[in-house]
Amino acid sequence: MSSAKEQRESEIDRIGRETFINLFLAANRFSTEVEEVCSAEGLTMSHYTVLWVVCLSKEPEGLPMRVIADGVLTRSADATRLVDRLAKTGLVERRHSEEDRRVVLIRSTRSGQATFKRITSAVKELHRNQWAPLSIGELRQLRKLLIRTLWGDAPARDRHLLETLSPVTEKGSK
Amino acid sequence: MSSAKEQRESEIDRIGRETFINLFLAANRFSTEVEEVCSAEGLTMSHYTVLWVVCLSKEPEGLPMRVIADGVLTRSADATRLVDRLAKTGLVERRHSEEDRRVVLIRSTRSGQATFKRITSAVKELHRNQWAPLSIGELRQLRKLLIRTLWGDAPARDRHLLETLSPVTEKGSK
DNA sequence: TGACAATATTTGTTTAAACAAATATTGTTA
DNA sequence: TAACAATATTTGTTTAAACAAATATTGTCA
Repeated sequence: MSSAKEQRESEIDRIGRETFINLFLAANRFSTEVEEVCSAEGLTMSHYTVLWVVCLSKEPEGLPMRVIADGVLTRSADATRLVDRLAKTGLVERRHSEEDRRVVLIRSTRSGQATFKRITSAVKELHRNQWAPLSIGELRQLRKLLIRTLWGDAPARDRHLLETLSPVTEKGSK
Repeated sequence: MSSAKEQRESEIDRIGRETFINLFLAANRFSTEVEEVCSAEGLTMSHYTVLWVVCLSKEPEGLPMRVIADGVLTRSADATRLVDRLAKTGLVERRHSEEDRRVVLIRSTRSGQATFKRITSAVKELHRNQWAPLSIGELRQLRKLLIRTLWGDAPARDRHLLETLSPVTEKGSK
C-alpha cells in the first residue's frame, strides 16, 4: 500500500493461488486413484459415496432419498439415478417409510455391505500411500486447516454428512 | 498390532480418510466457483488452464502442443480440441516451429491476454474469499503440506508446470 | 535410402455429470 | 374439501471428459 505501485502480485494472492493449484492437483490425483478402485467394482466414486452414507447410516429403517441427495451434493433427479444403479445390482434396496409414505428409505443389502467393505479396504490402503510423505502430526494439521477453510469454526455436527460417518474395521483386522 | 484385536479403525486411517474427504470437498467447492468465473467467458476451467500456460509462458515463439498436453495432464488428442476451441475464438494462434516442423507452437493473442487477465483477476478475488478463514501463516502451512504430499521433497523446478507460472498484476493495481 | 520414432491431428465412441421440466404421491393446513 | 407444500420419480437434453484408433508430417539414425 502507501504510494509504492506494486508490479508483482501481492504475497497473499500468490500463496492463495498456489495453494489452490496444489489443492486441485492433489484432489485430482487422489480421487482418480479412488475412481480406479471403485471402477474395479463397476461403480463410480459418486456411487461409492452413496453406498457409503447408506452403509454407515445408523438408521435401521434406512436413509431417506432426501438425505442422500443432500449428502452427495446432487439434485434429487440425479440421486434417483445413482440409487437406481445400486438397486439394480442389488447393493441397496428401497422401501417406503411407514410414517410418511412420500419418503423412500434406502437400506444396504448384505451384498452392498460386502462391496462397501472391499472398496473401503482398498481405499484405506491407497490413503496410506497417498499421505505417506506426511507425518501423522502434519496430516492432523492438514485436516485441521482444510476443515477450517471449509467450515470456519462451525462445530463438527454442522459439517458434511460424509465426515461424520466412520467405517469400522473387522474384528481381528491387523 | 500385538495381540489386541482392534475393533475400530486405526487413528491414522481415520485421519487419512477425513483429510481426503475434506480435500475432496474443498477442491470441489473451490473449483466449482472457478468454473463459474470461466463460464462467464464461455470457457471451462480446462480451457483456462491452457490459456494460463500459454499466456504466462516466457517463450516468445510460443508453447509446443506437447508441453501443453503435459501441462494440463491430458492426452494430445484432447489438448488439440482444447486449443481448437481457443483458436476458434481468437484467444490463441498456432504456428509451425521453424526448427522442427513437426511441432506446433501456440501463442496467445491480445484478446487472449485480455481474457486471461479478466478471468485471473476474478479468480484472485475468489481466492481471497475462499481462504479468508485462514491466516496468512496457516495458508503458507497448508500450501507447504499439499506440496509435500504431492511432490515429496522434490525441488520446485521438478513440480507441475502450473505452479511455476505466476501472473503479474498491472502496474498500479492496489 | 529405409525403417523407425516423435509430434500433432482427425474422427468417432462412450460415459458421467449437470440441468430442466413434467408428473405422481402423499402430507399439511386453511 | 381444496389448495398447497414436500418428496421422489421419470424423461430428455446438453456438455465435457476420457478413451481409442487411424492418419499425416517430419525428424533421426543405421
